[in-house]
Amino acid sequence: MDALLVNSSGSTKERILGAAEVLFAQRGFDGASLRQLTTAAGVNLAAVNYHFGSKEKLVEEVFRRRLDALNASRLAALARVAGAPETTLEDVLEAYIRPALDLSHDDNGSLFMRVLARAFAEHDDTLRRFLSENYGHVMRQFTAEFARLLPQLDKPELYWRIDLVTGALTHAMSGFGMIQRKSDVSERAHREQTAQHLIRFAVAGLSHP
Amino acid sequence: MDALLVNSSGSTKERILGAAEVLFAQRGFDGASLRQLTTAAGVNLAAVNYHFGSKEKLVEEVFRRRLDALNASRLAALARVAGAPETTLEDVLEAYIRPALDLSHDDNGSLFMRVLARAFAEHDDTLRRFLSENYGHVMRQFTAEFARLLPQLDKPELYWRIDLVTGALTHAMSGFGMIQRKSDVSERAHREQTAQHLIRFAVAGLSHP
DNA sequence: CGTATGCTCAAACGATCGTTTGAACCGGCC
DNA sequence: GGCCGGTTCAAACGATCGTTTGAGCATACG
Repeated sequence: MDALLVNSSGSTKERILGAAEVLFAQRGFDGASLRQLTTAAGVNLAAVNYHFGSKEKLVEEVFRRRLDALNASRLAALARVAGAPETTLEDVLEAYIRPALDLSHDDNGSLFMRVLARAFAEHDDTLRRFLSENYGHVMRQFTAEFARLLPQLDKPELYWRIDLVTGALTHAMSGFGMIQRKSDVSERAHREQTAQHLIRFAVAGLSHP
Repeated sequence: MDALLVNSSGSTKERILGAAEVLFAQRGFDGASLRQLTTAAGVNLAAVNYHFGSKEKLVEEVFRRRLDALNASRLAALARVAGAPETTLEDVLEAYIRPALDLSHDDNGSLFMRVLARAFAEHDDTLRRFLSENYGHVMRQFTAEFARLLPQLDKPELYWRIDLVTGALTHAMSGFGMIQRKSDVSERAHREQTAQHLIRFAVAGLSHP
C-alpha cells in the first residue's frame, strides 16, 4: 500500500521537493526512502543525488525553501510593530503565528509544520545546528521584542516562558494534539481557530504574574 | 563512533529494555538498530526476537514498563485530590507532573520522557493506537477533574487549553527546548525548576479569562 | 553536421536492516 | 549419568537502504 503519485507538474527538482515534504511529514526523514519519494514524484531514483547531492542535502533544501519565505514574512510582520509604544503581546504573537498560518494556503504548506515538528523531535545534531545557524536570528529578534513588552521578567524567567510557548505552538500548529478538525469546519477556519486559541493561551502564559 | 555498553547487570530482558530506552531516546525507533542495541546491552543479537518476538513488540514493552508505573502513580495522586472542595488547579497539575519528575530519579528514567515525545512526533498509527488504548483513561480522568475546577469553560474550550498545555509539557519535560541545564545546577534541581515553571505556566494558560 | 552539455534512465554496488536457523550450552529433575 | 526446557550463540537469510555508474537522450552552439 504505497503512496500515490504526488506531483506531475513542474521541474524535476520541484517535484522532488514537493514529494519529499509530503513523505517526510508522513513517515519521517529516515522512514521515507528515496525510492518511495522518487516514485511519488514521478522521477528517476538517481535524480535526488544528481540534483541535491545526497538525501541529507535534500532535507536541508526542503527546510530552506519554506523557512526562507516563512521567516522573511515573520520578520517583516515583526518590523511593522516592534518598538512602537502601542504594540501589544498579541501583535507580536500574531506576527509570529500568522505567517505560519498563511503557509497552509499553499499546497502541502500545512504539512511543512509537521516536518518542522519532526525536526524538533529528531535530536540529530547536524539538523539542529543547521536550523539554529540559519534561522536563530529570527527567534532572537522576537525574544528581544518580548523582553521589551515584559520588562518585569528577568532573562531566565522570560526564556522559560518563551520556551514553553514554543512547545505549545509547535504541538498545535503541527496538528499533533487530540483536537481534530471537524468535517463541517474548513481547513482554513480550523487553522484560524487554532491561531486564536494559541495567541490567547500564549498571552496568558507569557504575562501571568 | 558507536554507543558504549550501557548495562552489565540484571537479566537479559532488563538489559535490553534499558539499552533500548537510551538508544530510542537518542536515535529514534527507526534510527536505533537491533545491532547497536544488543551490543550496548551486552547480549546476543537474536535475544531481542527471542524474548520480545519483534522489534515492534520491544518498543511497546519499553512503553509499558514505564507507563504502567507512571500512570498508576498519576492516578493515585489524582485520587488524593479529586473532588475535594479545597483542591486547586495546581494540585491537579502537580498530580500529573510530579510522577513524571520522580521517574528521573531512576537510571535513564529521565530519558523515557524523550522517548515519549518521540512517539508523539511519529505519526505511526499502530503506536498511537497502542498508547491511546492503554493509557487514554488517565487523560480522561484528569480532564474530568479539570472540567470540575473550570466550570466556566465549555467543552471545546477546555479541550483546546488542555491540548496546548500538553504540548508545552511534552516539550519541556523531554528537554527539547532551548533551556539547557546549567552545569552548576543538579539534574534534580533542574527538573524541579522545570516543574515549577510548567505548573505556573499551565495554570495561567488553563484559567485565563 | 559534429560535438558539447545537461539531464534521465535502468542497473548494479556495498552496506545495513530485522529476522530466522540450528547447534551449543546450561541448570535442575528423573 | 541421561535427558530436557530454557537460553545464548555465530552465522546466514532475504529485503531494503543510499549511492554510483555508464549508456542513452535531448537541446544548443560551433
